[in-house]
Amino acid sequence: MKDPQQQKQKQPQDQQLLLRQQLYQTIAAIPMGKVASYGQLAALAGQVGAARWVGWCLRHLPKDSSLPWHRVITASGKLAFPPATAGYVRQRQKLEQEGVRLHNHKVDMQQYQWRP
DNA sequence: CTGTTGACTTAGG
DNA sequence: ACCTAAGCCAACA
Repeated sequence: MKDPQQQKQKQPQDQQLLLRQQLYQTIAAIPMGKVASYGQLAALAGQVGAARWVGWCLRHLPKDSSLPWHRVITASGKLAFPPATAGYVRQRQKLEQEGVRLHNHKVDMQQYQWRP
């Protein structure tokens, strides 16, 4: 017996949830002292070109999440937050705590970018 | 269903 | 090096 309605109802939600989980897993895999770009993580999670989606996920991340969100920066080596904002300060502090130094609001990607 | 939004990216000027 | 425009994707009104 075929129940198309049942089968196509449960698919999409599970798929989206799985994609988020995979993204979180990828972010959690970033080693300490290294950073990754949004687009890079999107590609590793199987969503090429979905850099903005990664940003959306991080923005909607639980406050008490243990994910190393601070290791996620833009492809140009700058933090996604504008300088002089709370988020910027928090992220910069966590990065420097791990040994990632910022030079004039930028990170040396050639040195710190994570290469799996 | 169409339009907007955003912790992005790339290509030109 | 900085700014702009267009492309990109998922979520939301």
